[in-house]
Amino acid sequence: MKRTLKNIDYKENTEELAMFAKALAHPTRIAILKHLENQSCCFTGDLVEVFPLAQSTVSQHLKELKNAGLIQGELKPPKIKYCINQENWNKAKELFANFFNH
Amino acid sequence: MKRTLKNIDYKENTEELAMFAKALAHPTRIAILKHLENQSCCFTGDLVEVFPLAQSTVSQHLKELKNAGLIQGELKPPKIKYCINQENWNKAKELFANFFNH
DNA sequence: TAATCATATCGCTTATTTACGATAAACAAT
DNA sequence: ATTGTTTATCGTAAATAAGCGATATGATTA
Repeated sequence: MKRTLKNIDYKENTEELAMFAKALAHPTRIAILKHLENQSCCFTGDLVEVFPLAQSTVSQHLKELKNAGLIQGELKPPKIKYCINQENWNKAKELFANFFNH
Repeated sequence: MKRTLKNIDYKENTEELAMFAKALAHPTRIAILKHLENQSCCFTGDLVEVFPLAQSTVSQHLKELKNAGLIQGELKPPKIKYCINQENWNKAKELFANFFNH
């Protein structure tokens, strides 16, 4: 990427939709979110057992989902309970729905 | 990525949803698709004028959208007319809708 | 205060993505 | 056959993503 400075003027919501899509652009992250949809909440450790991935890798995926706003962590020492961030989840849901429905 | 061989068994549709999300994970590609939603169809050249990007870059984005199945190209020599692939579009739409609606 | 537990972060490697300019390819018209 | 038009592909550089093991952090309990 040579042209980091040249910003493009995207239409309303385009960047945000792309940002959410990027967060969903890996099967492990989709699977994590599906898991959270079922269980409503879970700990990092639970996910490490579900996926054949290193703990650090799972933690990294969680970080990205958190950065995108799709999940949130609540301190339950010594664990951290992750849940879906319902507000942003609904926002993403609507953005995708609007996008696909013209 | 060291562990290219160790395949993870994702649940139904997870990989496909991630694949579609990946195709949508760049604002330019979202914008291209929005454009196609409005115009129903357009040529590569039209898009090159819309975005401050090199022709080769736009072509590359189109290729990714085509590989994901979201668009299709029809030969209209010497141009190529791109349209949304309605079948796969609906598939993606449904996958996202199901995903967000638990 | 020290030890423990769960999770995050760091440092590193490899793969992929994004961008470009230059070139190739396909086809139409001259 | 040559030229012009349009789009794809190639080669390359820089940035980002994805994985790991090792280490740090934060809170609790001994």
